[in-house]
Amino acid sequence: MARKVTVRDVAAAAGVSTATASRALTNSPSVNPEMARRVLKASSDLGYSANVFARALRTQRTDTIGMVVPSINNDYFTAAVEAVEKELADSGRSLILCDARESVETEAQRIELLVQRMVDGLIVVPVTAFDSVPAIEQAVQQGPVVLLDRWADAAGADYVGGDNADGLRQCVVHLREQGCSSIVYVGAQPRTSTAYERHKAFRELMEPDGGADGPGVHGSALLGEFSFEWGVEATRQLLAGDVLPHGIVCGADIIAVGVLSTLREAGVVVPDQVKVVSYDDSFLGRLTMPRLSSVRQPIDAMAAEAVRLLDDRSGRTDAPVRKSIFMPSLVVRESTGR
Amino acid sequence: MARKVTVRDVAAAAGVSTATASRALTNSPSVNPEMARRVLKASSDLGYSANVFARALRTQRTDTIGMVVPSINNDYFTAAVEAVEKELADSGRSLILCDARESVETEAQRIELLVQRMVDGLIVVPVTAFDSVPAIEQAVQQGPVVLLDRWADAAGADYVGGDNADGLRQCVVHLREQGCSSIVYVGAQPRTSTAYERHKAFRELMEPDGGADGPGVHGSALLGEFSFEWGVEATRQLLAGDVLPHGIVCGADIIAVGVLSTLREAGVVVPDQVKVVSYDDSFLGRLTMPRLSSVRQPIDAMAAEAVRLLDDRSGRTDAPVRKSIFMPSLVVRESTGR
DNA sequence: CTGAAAGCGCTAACAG
DNA sequence: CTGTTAGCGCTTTCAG
Repeated sequence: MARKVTVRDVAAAAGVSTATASRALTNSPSVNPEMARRVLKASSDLGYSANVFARALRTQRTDTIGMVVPSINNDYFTAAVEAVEKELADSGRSLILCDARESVETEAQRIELLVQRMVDGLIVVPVTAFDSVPAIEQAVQQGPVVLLDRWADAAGADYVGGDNADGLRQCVVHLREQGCSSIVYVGAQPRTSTAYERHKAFRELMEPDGGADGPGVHGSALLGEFSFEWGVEATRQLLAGDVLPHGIVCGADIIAVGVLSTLREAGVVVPDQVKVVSYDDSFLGRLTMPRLSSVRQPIDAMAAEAVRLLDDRSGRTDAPVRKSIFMPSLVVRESTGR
Repeated sequence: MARKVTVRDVAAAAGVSTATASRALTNSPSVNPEMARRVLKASSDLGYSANVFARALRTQRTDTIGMVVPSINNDYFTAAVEAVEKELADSGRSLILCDARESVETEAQRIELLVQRMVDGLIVVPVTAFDSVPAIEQAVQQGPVVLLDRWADAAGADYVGGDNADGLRQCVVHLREQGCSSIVYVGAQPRTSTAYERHKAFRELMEPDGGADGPGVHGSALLGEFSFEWGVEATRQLLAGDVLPHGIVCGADIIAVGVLSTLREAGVVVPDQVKVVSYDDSFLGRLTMPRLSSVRQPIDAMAAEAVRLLDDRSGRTDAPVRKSIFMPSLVVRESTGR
């Protein structure tokens, strides 16, 4: 898959040197407008387009950024991808997308691959908060890296994320306003920063004095995976108990879908008997019956910010490390009463 | 994001010429085993990895293939992506993935982008059967192209897809076996080959003698989009009619989810009153209540075949154009009773 | 089997 | 403002 026309051809057709042709083609400031016009004409006549590899080899830039997400089968991540892609397209750049398949090993390989391809920067949604660190830190040595949505303790990487504590607070406040006096959290093991922060926020909200940590004092939490199956399993555990809680806060929509489906199977009516609220505001949550109340993060703005941080850092390598936190908002739908 | 170590460094460290180093690194047949060993050692000591761009510039190959899908927010397509990606990883190659955002214009841009990046081949799931053709034909000029799942009338492109007529036949046969004597098809306008073929198959199945085409003879069909909203809308139209059909065949799971949700809202019990079957066997269909009976295509095998066709063609440019059709199978779940 | 040297296509010095 | 020239890092003739 190759392009035949080269700068030399364009230069010849325009009757100038390759240097002038190149300058005209890259909108270099100092070039006679008339020459420039001729070159551009020749270029489009011949259907010229610069060889990406020759240019990259020379300039050490690729006008491409790389992105690695934990799973491409996840609404929330693909929304982030689309937002980043749009942002880049607006500045004439493109994206190489990689899927880590929820595996730290694959993630490391993909990061390595993108670094080899000399992407101008890397946006990573890390698979885990800890095991993903080595690969990320290695990438940081080579160029700017921004962590998106999930944080990892990798030195030198900027971060753009949502305020999980606030999002969870909104869930709990909303449920209480709806009259829920007992609330259970169904989330994921704290292997990602988001799972950790949401769970922590829930615990803290359940012990308002911030004091005693004795059993029964804080609201109970069930921790598993970010998956439909875990939502099902956790709900079965709740159903097996003496009484159901008035409200359930889920760590992600995919879990909530499992919860809703299992509650319905058991004949429990949502939101009348139990109210369910969740996190992500994904496509999925709008397909359920009842539709899910869910915390929405401003993913487009977050994506734009991630690209901006990348650009800042490729300017000055020594820029201080930054965290940029966005406030989420709860979108209320039928699953919490209306 | 650059690598510092070059072949020259490796050659120096191993005490050989760059030519020998290069040969050893690329497993060239004619190179003294002892030299080779020294080079490989030096290479790993220095943490060498070849500059992708210099190599591509020289060899005109990138060990990368490009893939363009209509939407990254679609289970079925992301399953195809994962399958292709796995297949490539097995042969040490990688994938650049692009999202056409359901737009023919974006699709054309992305195809152009990938061609410029000199991918060794292109796998495209076209946005439409007709408007996508020019961009694809242009790509065919530059290198091997395989259409996956959806066909488009682009000269020179190979095709790997499922047998939609057979899949639809399985749906209809199954519904009839379940006692449905009236069946409606809810699908998409024939802008993609899959929508076209499924609708056509349905029509032909409803007129068993293949003869008269008068109104009322063939089963009725509602055509809209591949979307949740269209499933909702079509179902409202059905509910507004005198009687509901015994069975509904949907053109895709996403439509079926809209259908199921609207039927439930109206108090119609699936599968007791109406049976619903669909196409794609996506993740989505396993989350509904009742779970969807759906036609499953062997996407992994199809992906592997797509890569194989690509490789065949990059061997001999004049290879005859091929279509490779895979048989689907219906996965029966609760939405058609059991 | 190995080395010297050419050059993939491009842009950036450096002269003019 | 324009042209000449060097070279990014790699592979591959072409000689030896």
